[in-house]
Order: sequence, then C-alpha cells, then structure tokens
Amino acid sequence: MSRNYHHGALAEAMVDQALADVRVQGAEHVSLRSIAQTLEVSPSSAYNHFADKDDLLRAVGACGLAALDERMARVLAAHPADNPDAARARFSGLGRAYLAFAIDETHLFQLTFGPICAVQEIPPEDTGPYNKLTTALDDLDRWQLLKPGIRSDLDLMVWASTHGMATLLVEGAVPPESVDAFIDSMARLVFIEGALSAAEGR
Amino acid sequence: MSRNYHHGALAEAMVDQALADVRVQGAEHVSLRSIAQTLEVSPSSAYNHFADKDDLLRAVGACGLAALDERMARVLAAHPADNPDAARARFSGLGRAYLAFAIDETHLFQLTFGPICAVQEIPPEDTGPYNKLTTALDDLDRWQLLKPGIRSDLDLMVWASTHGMATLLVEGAVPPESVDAFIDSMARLVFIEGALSAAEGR
DNA sequence: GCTCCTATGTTGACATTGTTCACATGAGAT
DNA sequence: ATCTCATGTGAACAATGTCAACATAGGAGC
Repeated sequence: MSRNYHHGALAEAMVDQALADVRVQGAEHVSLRSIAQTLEVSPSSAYNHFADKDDLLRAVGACGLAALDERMARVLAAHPADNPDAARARFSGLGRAYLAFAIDETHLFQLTFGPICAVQEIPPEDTGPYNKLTTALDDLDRWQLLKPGIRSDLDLMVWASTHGMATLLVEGAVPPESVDAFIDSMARLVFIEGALSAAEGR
Repeated sequence: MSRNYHHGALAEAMVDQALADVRVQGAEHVSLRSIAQTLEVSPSSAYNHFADKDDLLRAVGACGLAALDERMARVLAAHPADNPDAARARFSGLGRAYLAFAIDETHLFQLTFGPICAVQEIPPEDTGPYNKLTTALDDLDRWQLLKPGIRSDLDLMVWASTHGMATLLVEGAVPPESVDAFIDSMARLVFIEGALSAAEGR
C-alpha cells in the first residue's frame, strides 16, 4: 500500500524478485505469494501480468538464458578470431563459460534448462549460445585445426557434451575439479595432433 | 479399509503407485495424497515408511536408475565382447540404450537425474551404467579401435556427451531423429579411421 | 476540464497439498 | 492371555496456486 505499482513496473519487479529467489532457493521452492509479499502487493496481482506461476518462472528462465549468452559473448569479444591460437581459445573459452555458468548459477541453470522452460528447437536465425558455438567451430575449421572429417554434426556433439557436463556438475555427480579433464579430453578429440596447447582456454 | 496393509507391503505399493504416476504426469505433479487415495490408505500412513515426499520420490528415482541399468545390461549381454565388431556394437548400443531410455521414459529420466535425487559421485566399486560404459571403452581400447592417445578421461567425456544428448532430447531441444547423427558423430570422434561401420549399433 | 474506459491492484474465498500429532489396532513375542 | 511395537487412522494446520467480484487510478476523447 505504501508504493503502488500503477506504473507498469510490477511485471519487471516480480521477475527480478523471482530471479533473486530462484538464485537462492531454487525454482522448486519459490512461491508466488512470498514474492508478492516481498513486493508488498496482493498475491493475485501477479495474474494481471502472468498467466501462471510457471509463466513467471519462464520469464526468469529467459533471464538465465540471457545471462549465459552474455558470458559467452564476453568470451568471443575477448578473443578476436584472427589467428589459430585465438580460435582455439574461443572454443575452449566458450566451453568453460558454459560450465562456469552452471557452477556459479546452479539453480538458475536448472530452471533455464528444466522441464518448466521447454527449450524450443533452435531456429536457423538463432543468435544465442548455440549459434556462438557453431561459429567457433567454423573458425576452427577455417584454420584447419579440426581433425579431418569430423566437422559434420560436430555442433550437436559438442553442445551435448558441454550441456551434459554442466548437468553432471549441477547434480553433483562430478566435482568441479573435473572441468579441466573434460576440456582437455574434448581438445584431444577434436583438435589435430600437435595443435594442443598446454593450458586450453585461459 | 477394505484391505489393510498390515503386512508390510505398503512401502512397496506406494513406490509402485508413485512410479506409475511419475511415468504419466511427471514427478512435479504427483501428490502424496492422491497416491494414498488410490491405495485406499490414509495420507499420513506414508510417513511410517518415508521421511518425506521427496524421500518417496527418491525411491522412485532409484527404480529409474535400475531400469536404465537393466537396459544397458541387456545390450552387453547381447554382444559378447570377443571380437572388434562386437566391441563397437557394445559401445554404440550402450549409447543408444541410454538415449532410448530418455526418450521412452522422459519423466522418469527427469526424476532420476533431477534435483530431488542427488546423484552421488560414482564410487570406485560401482557396477551401474557408468561402470558398464567404462568396460565398453576398455574393450574398445583392448582391440585398438580407439584413436591413439584419447583414452584418458574418455569415460567422463562420453558420459557427459550421452547424458547431455539425453537431456536435450528430453527437453525437446533436439528431435529424436538426431540420435543417429549423434551416434555417428561420436563414432567419428573416437574410432580410428577405417573402423567405422555403416550402421553403428543395431 | 469533465467523463468514461481500461489497465492494474485488492479482498476474500476455495480446493489442494505436505506434514504433524494424538490415537487406534492388529500381529507376534513372552 | 497379555504386552508391545510396528503400522494405519482421523482431525487439524499452515501454506500454496488460483479465481471471481470489486475497487481505483490515470489517460483518451470530447
């Protein structure tokens, strides 16, 4: 009652608060009512902006995807792909960024790629994480750093690997220390012999 | 009241019913009360056998893991690893079994590897899916079918890949048709050149 | 500047859920 | 036959998602 939200900012405020709550408790334990209470707003006001609790959570999941994409974009920006070393650094850096996101933002990661936020199939004109991976692989291919004959469907393979490793990290099935082993193993699989640097990534 | 469960079978009955419910509605939408109601039992009776709703769900998740393991065991039993072709078939077959489980039992897969059932780190004497993968890789190595130098940490890599692909399938991020592309890509990465068979697996 | 409409927030209510506590009861050991 | 403990019951509580009827503020149109 102190502040009233008759200025259209409630939707954003709820997403922000939900995002904060998801970060600390995980999506399973956030409650519409407590969000409303924190914002000093009636529980039912949410239904003017979101069809559903899940609808709100989907908005939070979209924030998660955006955060991941931003991390990956930063990696690309840091390494202009104008030489082989940078191309390798891009590739490994993208992987590390993905895994770091999973480790740092476990709950957000789980929501973003969980059952609530159905990830739609990647559209051709996508500019998100998947597209960034594809361009990194194209760069590697252009510099002839990939083992011969493996380029086709490599996007799917690398995406699945990295996403799977992230999931295993998040579930605690694998300790964070094994990230290096994973990245090394990946490098051994895809890079031509002799092109392995001692410390992949950064 | 018709049948009373004073014979100790309630725990199993609840797990069975919960398993059935998870299969159709997904773990997020199963309710202790409705399970009790189906079994014609009081809601609170569950607490004589399970600490918690999550405790019951963890039992269901264990069933899921067992079902997955059984599928993989069937693959190993079907291909005695006494020749190179069989060793390759084992490897690809295990991958296909994992992915088939994810596709057939989406909800159970999500529960088994979801936040509720924290997957503990793999113990050294494990005999489950991870161990089966390791032995399949050892077989490939013994027959010298792997590209040189990639064996170390390959378990982690292959596990992550397959698990990640399964997750992508379950989330709908990738259509079931791409399983073949995934398996082929995997084969291109790990098998020595010339050892690729036209139809990996079966 | 007045009026009306629509977007937005409130009140109160309902059904459902997980969980607990005090109590009943039945089967097996003594 | 009695005692005891494991197991199931009944009633209750707090919390949650959701909805329908209602209030109101602030801008659009005159």
